Amino acid sequence: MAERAQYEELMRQFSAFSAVRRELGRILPSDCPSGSAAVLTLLGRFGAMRMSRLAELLSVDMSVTSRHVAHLAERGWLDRSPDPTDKRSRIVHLTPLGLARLEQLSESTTQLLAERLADWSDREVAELTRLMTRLRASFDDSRVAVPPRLPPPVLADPEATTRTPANT
Amino acid sequence: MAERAQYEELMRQFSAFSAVRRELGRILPSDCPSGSAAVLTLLGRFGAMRMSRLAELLSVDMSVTSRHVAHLAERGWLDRSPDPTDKRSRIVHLTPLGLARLEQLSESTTQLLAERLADWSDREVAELTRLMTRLRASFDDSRVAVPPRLPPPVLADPEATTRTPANT
DNA sequence: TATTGTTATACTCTATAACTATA
DNA sequence: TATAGTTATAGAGTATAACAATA
Repeated sequence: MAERAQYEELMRQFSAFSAVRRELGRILPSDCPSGSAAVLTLLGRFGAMRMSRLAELLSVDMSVTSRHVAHLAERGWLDRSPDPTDKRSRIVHLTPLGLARLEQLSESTTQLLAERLADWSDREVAELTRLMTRLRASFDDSRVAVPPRLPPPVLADPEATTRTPANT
Repeated sequence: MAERAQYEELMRQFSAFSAVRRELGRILPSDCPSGSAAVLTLLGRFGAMRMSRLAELLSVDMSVTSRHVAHLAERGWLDRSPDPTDKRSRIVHLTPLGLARLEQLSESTTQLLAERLADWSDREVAELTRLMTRLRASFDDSRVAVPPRLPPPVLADPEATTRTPANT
């Protein structure tokens, strides 16, 4: 358990981090802003999935996901095929074109990171990655009200969503 | 120097971090969104300063800073007094009301962080803070000094700002 | 009646550019 | 001519709510 001053300092760094995000976002092509890039990345890593699952992984409302996906679909980078098991659902998957786009993005962002972190040790990069992963998990867990010890496999519940509640 | 896969993983965590930011932003009162909170925090930490200095610390364009500051001034949380040494400039400083507001914000965000990071060790919190500070520095440095390849020596001047260039 | 996904609307943050008042 | 700050405009991301189709 840390002291208040430590949390305040951490908050300041959280706030300052947005400058880093903006800098990384500047190298993105105008037809593929950060929201779109995030979708491509998740599909590349986890493969085809339902809209609801995608929204969950993005931690945004499904309405937001829907917009991002529509944007990418218009450009031919992904397809939305009907889910045979549930006609309300759609399965989102990358097209070959989308995969190529993802490769390009990954290439350029990786290169920028490598430049900026040129004097970071391998271990430091790994440690920052680990701590940010843990940070995300800490926020996700408490959002679902899980006991503060046993970190259940994050995002394990396939039914959990972040969508807008239906009007009752 | 890390490998490409490590940078890709780090990028994913950068992307996921926005969910943490949004969660922290949700507890902010509607009359004091994150941009305003950042200004209050900087003034609380570094004291009164010029608009240009504030923009630099925020790493945003001065036009953005101007809007945030105007928002806060309307609510009586800060004042903009003329700079005696340069009549074009204005010195921004917290009012007692603004200081009180800052205390409230700090209190609530600190508490939320303490809850979410309840099972983090003191050392881990410090380490994450350190690495994020270093991250910001790595990006700031390369923006000013380090010539990665052959970028023109723009912004090398210590007075450099992030403002929109004047129309020539 | 509840859920999946889409769309309309609104709000915040940001950058660019034009403008003013000083330097 | 250049700089400090303001304002207008536009673009991106997000949430809420209302809606259609299906479960």
